[in-house]
Amino acid sequence: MPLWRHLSDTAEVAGLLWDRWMAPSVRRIIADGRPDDVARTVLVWLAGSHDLGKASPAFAAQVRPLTEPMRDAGLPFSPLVEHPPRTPHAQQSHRILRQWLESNGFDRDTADSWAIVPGGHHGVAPGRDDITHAGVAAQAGTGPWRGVQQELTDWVARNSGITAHLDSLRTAALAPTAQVVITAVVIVADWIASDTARFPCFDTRSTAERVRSGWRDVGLLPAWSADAGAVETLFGRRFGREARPAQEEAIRAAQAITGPGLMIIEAPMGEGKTEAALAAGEVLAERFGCGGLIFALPTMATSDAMVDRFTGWLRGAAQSAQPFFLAHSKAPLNPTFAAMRTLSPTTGDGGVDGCGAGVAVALEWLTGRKKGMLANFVIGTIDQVLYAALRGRHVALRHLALAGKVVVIDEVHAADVYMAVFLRDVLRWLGAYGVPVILLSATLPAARRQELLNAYSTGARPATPASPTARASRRRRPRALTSAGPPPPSCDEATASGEGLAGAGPLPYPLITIAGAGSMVQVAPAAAGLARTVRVEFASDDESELVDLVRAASQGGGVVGIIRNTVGRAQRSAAVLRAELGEEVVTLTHSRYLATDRMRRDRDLLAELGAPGQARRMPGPRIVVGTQVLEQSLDIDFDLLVTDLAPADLILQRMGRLHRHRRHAHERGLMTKPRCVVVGANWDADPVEPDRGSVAVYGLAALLRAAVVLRSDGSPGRDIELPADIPRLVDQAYAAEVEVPEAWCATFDDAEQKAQQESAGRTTGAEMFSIGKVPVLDLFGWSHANAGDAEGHDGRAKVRDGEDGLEVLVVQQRGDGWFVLPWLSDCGGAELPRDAAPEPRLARAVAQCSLRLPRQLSVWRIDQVIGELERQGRASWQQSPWVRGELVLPLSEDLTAELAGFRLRYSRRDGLVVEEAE
DNA sequence: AATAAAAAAAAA
Ligand SMILES: [Fe+3]
Ligand SMILES: [Fe+3]
Repeated sequence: MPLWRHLSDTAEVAGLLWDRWMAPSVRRIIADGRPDDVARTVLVWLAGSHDLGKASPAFAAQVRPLTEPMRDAGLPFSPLVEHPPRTPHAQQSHRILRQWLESNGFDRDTADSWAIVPGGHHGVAPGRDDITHAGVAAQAGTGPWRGVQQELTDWVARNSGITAHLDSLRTAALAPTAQVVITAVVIVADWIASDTARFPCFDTRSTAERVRSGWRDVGLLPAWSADAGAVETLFGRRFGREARPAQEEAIRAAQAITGPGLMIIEAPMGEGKTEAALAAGEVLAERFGCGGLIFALPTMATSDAMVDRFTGWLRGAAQSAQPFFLAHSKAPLNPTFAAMRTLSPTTGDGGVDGCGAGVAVALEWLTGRKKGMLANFVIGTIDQVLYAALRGRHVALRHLALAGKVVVIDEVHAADVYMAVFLRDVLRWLGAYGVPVILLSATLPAARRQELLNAYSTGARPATPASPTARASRRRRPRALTSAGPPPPSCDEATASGEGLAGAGPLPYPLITIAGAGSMVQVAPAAAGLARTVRVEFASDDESELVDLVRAASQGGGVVGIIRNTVGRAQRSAAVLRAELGEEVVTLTHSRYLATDRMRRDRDLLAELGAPGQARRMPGPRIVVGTQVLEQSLDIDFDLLVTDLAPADLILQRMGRLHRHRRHAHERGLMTKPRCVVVGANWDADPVEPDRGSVAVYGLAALLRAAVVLRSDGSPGRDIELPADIPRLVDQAYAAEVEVPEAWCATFDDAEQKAQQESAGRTTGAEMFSIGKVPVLDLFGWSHANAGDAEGHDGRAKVRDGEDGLEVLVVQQRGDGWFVLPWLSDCGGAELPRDAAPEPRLARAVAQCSLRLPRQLSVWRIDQVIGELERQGRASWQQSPWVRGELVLPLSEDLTAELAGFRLRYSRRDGLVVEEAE
């Protein structure tokens, strides 16, 4: 394709992206204070300049036959430029544009702030030395080449209309935020224009015409235009019921805030955080011109579970079909999302446009991780948001994806120290972009909360709302705002200060904190959930005592929850309790089940032990034994909780399962008072000795801290008020200094030091890959650090650390045939082809049988395990996108297998059990 | 000798 044509295509497409696709909030970032028409011209100009570097002998020499006409036209190819190392043409573009700007009187730094856009159009920002390097100039060619470059650059500038604005560009460098976002839009324009099916090489149509038809064919839809209407009635209109206090306050805060800001909603499960975020997000989107919303959750399962609720809201929140993307690695397995692909906003019977509702559609062009995130509405794992802070190729695209939306992140408390680094840096950038962010969380330790606020406000600058009047709230707040003293000093960040609740002492819970540019406000909505007093006891780690306890407590019926810290402990307890109290009474759950079985278990538990109205409890005693899977996002209700000693916030999280729902007292049998028995430690020892496995999982320090805070005076029991006591206990457990008994000091100090080292190590590890603060001047070297893609295995950068687990797909082997496990509802028991890839329906059934192997297999003997499984693998499976690259574990007819010297046994009741083989 | 849960993948 002639270069001039590709450049003008890309420029025109960029213009269309501005006109017909981009959210006002993105235009505002690109404008960087300049008038809109200038900003659009800038974008078109830089898009048109992106491949200037292709007009160089180094690039042109790549396709030998094509060089002949150029030679004939007098363009020399010296041997030097015909041989590697070749300068990437993006860097050549940068050099050419820089030189052109300098010749127009720009100083070097200012010139670079513009030229770095073409320089980064392949997804990696150049390093400063890359452009200045003598080789770049050498490979630009001589004499006639320079003339061609000059002419082409002039031509692009003239066509775009930037020539008239050069004087104003010369005096103000482009802000780094605009550098990133413009680069991303240029990349999008380039990808669109590089599709030769839509933008053919040979074309008799005018540029305008071919671009118009190419654009239509790509089928992108405009950004969402939020129209929340009267905020007083918004919640009822969207969700068909009355708002709970936290929801009302969130909406009110969104309406009152003077500029884009960060809202942290801390509330227990059941206060309606999700709907609060959607409603508040809609208000924020309208006020600040955001063109979509992304809802990020900690797991793929919770993401999947969000889809229906989200699309239900979206139908009311938009008046036309809206691009939607499900962003996680198993999204293709989600049937709802798969069905959206068959809907087309424009065509025939699948056409959904014109029905006046915000139907979610999956657009053809918005597929794959990098492009999909650009859809107006996204549900995904938190990882997908954190990738915006991970250095790597095309990170600018992830910024563009977030820049045009309201960003909601759920269960923020669950992010560990490693993820926290990326979260901090994402917030810094989102603050700088003026992207409204809503974080949903259980109580955060004060320092954590402050770190999040500081990160956002470091980037934030005073901003103006899109709508002329920020309608101030006239209604009375439920609790007067009190002015706080100066917030705690923090390392190197700017500090968000303002009106906080409670200068000293613990904060209320639920709590909403809103920080804008330089100001901070806190509100304490009334809790909708039940307040209750939990009796906390500490008991020995003895299975027979456990049996007695459970038997006595449950003899009048009711539900006992037992949360263990390791799978082994959970499996053992379940076995003992089954033997003593009866098979059907006991349910076991943990993560070592097939994905499909695990989903089924969660669903069954919810149907039996969930909120009244959605669930039906059976009479008689019920015992649920599980690991940490019982701790998170499963809205079930226990009458008595037995838990292993765990970090204090997690214990409190677990305690939240006690007497959570309103129900008749008689359903709880004898367990009419919420009671929590903490086991998993030798309480008589001094210092307390937690179970070995628990120490391995959480570290000794966190467990000792929890023991101190929960058992303050060493007494055998105490009361905890839920939720009122939670902030105080969490703050205590995570305070810099904790007071421990004299006899503990040596052990405790030791453990603390180890924990700090570990945490520092993980933080340092994350910092290596994280993009850091918003630079003041330019993006040189910005996305570097690790070449290659951000995501992925193999020593590459990641947003989660820790050991890599090993996941396998389980099938059943009979004779030498492979079969889908018999109990699957779809294709159960079907034979899998030996010499061909399984057809999609079969492959999908197999893909649902994924199983994470325990560490004995996935860490200690990983090479042996992979080796043995690969040997049994079937090569033909590589042709199916559903199962390609996956390891397959065939179980015998009785669901057992030998693997790497271990004996594996699977049952739907117990999950995977691994024993040393004799 | 032995320890949770969780995520993860193509550009022009
Ligand atoms: Fe290029
Ligand atoms: Fe290009």
